[in-house]
Amino acid sequence: MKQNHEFLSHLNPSQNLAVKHFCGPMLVVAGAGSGKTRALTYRIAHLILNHQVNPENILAVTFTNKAAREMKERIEHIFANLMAQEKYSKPLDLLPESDQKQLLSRVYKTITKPLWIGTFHRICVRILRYDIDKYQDEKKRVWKKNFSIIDESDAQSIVKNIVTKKLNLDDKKFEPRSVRYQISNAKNKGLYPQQLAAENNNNYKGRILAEVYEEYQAQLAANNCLDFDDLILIPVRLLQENESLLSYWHSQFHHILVDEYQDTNYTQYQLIRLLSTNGENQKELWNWQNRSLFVVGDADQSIYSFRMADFTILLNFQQDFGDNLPYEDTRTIIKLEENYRSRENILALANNLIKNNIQRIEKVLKPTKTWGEEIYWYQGENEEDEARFIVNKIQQLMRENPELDEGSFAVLYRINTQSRPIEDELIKTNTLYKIVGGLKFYDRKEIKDALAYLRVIVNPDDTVSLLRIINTPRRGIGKTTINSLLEAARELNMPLWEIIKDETSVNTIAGRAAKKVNKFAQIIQECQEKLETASAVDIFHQIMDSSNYIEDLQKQGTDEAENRLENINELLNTIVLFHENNEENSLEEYLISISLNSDLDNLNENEKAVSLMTLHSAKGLEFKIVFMVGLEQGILPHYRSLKDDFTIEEERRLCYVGITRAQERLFLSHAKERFLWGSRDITQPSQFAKEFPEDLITTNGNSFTKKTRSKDTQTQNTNVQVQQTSNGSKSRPVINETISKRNINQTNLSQDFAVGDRILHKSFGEGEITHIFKSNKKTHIAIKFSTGQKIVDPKLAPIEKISST
DNA sequence: TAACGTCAGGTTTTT
DNA sequence: CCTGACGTTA
Repeated sequence: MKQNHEFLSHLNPSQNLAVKHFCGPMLVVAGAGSGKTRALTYRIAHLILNHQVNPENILAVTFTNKAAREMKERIEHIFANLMAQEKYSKPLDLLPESDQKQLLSRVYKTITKPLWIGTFHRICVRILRYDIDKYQDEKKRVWKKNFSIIDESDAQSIVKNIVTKKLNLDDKKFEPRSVRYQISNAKNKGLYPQQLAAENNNNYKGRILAEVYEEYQAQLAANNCLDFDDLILIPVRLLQENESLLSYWHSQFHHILVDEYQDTNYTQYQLIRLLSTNGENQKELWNWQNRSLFVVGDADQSIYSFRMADFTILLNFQQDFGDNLPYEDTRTIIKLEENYRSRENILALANNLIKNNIQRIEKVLKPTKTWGEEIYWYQGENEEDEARFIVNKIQQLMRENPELDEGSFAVLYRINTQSRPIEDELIKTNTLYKIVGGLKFYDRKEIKDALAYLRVIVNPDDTVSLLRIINTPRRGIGKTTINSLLEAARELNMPLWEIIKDETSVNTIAGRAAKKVNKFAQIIQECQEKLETASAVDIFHQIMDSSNYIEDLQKQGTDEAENRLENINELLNTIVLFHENNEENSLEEYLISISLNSDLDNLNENEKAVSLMTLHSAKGLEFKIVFMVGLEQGILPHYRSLKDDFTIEEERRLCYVGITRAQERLFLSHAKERFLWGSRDITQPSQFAKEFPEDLITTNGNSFTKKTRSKDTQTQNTNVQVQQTSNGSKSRPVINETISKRNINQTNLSQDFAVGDRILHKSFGEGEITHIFKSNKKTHIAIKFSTGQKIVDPKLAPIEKISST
């Protein structure tokens, strides 16, 4: 295509400066609604079109899949439009549909497909799919390319199991939830278990945390699984430890763009830094020739510090990468302050709120739209009254304004449980609505079961999933059978599947259930054989059928079973959809995709439905009319954030994010009393309400106009510390395996066999005895043949000893 | 061995 | 309010 600068004429001066930035570092401080996506997409187009940058050398990292998709689409349109002009001298949307499609698909092939656009997690998975086999962790653990990704609830149950079963600890003192959280935080900071202990001064609690972390990691490795944090952390370590890989990926990405830079955590920052600088620490030695690092963010919209996002990374960009000159002289910062989204009064409210934060880059949103209709503060009697007000108002506005439909409205809240009364009211009045997030489709039993089947097919080392389905539906593989299989697996230090898939071993160990175990192994293997050739849809059909999962539910005939079947069907729909939208439609890719996709990604803005979601989910979105509900002390700000200024500031940013979602109108509300967490309580209006200038707001209540004693609620320092005291637990871990192993090895058991003996098997050939199992009833031996490991019964197996050690 | 009932405990935000 | 853990029963 020809060079073209004309399309840049849609930009304001600051945007233009940002887009035309070519090499070196650049921070774009982009306020809400200031057109940062436009700056990003135009810049990418400009790099490709006018600087002849190869799309595959551009890396653009976003925070959500939705943002990534949006960027791709917008880039696609920029190019398709330019091509339409060049080829037909017409804008794209005036062309016949077939021509449009053809142009778009050409752009897809040549531009957007080779571009690296995605979330940190998505990009990292891609890197890991190439290189994870070159990684070895500090304990020499390795992962394979068919790894599976576990979700948060899986992670928590693993931790819980370690705390209560393996280490025999009191789960009151070591709440699995909190332990998991701390492990996650440690990983996000790039810490190893010992470093986590050190961070806790190596006290009892710290040592236990480290121990759980260590065991957790061992189990993930044993199952060939990764959690979300690993997806970032492992690439970082890989790049730190492997110079040639680092230089490979460094030279892959010439131009790196990061969206929502304020949301990056330490490991994500390290990843970006490594890729940009090739691991060179001295700033003077960085080579920016034909390279750039372009980050866009807004410290005022940093709302993920609970997930270790650290907006000081953004605040430090100037020292880190930039020219470190004061703002008047710097050539590495551009501010986008013009707001194209909201009415002037809405922006005034937002500005007045956020200026109360100390930690920020000074920035004022400047309106391009005029003053709008009043911002209304509704004081409800209780949460039902609040809900009624909202829904009535929605109905009324739709009646009065035919250009509005349900899709014009969003109801935003701090916590998911707040959706309930509003949902009830919407149902009562037959108003179309959708809830984003909160509902946990993938947490349902039947969905977890179905996915466990798929995971085992792809990654049979995933013992957690394997155990989940081995007897679901009931196929007569009981606890005793499973335990003896597990015991053997543990003894041989191999995944359970390795035992299960081997008929001989199963026949030896499982006794009467052997036939059933073999049958089970067979249905899994039949699917595995098709992995290369069949699509995810085909394999799903086959396994749901051959496992009798569907049939079992159908037989039950209850309403609940009926419901489960529906959900399975819905899952099938997601697979079909995936199949339609992706060229790469293997089962592996499907599993990765659902692990990394969220509810938010399915949000269709054009759908005619009121959107209900949390303030967190709303970031990056905009609506004509926004209701922010439950502005009460304890909800917004959340009671767990009342403890210090830092967290209060984050709550204030959350409130700011909510306000700045609104284009035309904003409604704020609170209820005088609310049923929450099992009891009905009197509430206080949010402290943030006192920061709203009165003249910007109209209200039905008195809570607002009365300037209540503003100090006393703020200075109360609730000393509710979540930390556990770290003393008193007497339990110490007993490592049973090593003890029993030692016993076995010392006792010279059964007949003449001993570990290390070489034997000859009638059908498997020569092998070496690696283990001897002895239970009170039976003795088994494990033999390593050239074809693999097998467990046999020495009394029955056709073996003879060749030599002993 | 499974299914059922009772009880207590824990409820922020999510890639 | 929901979930999960645990004990009882068939």
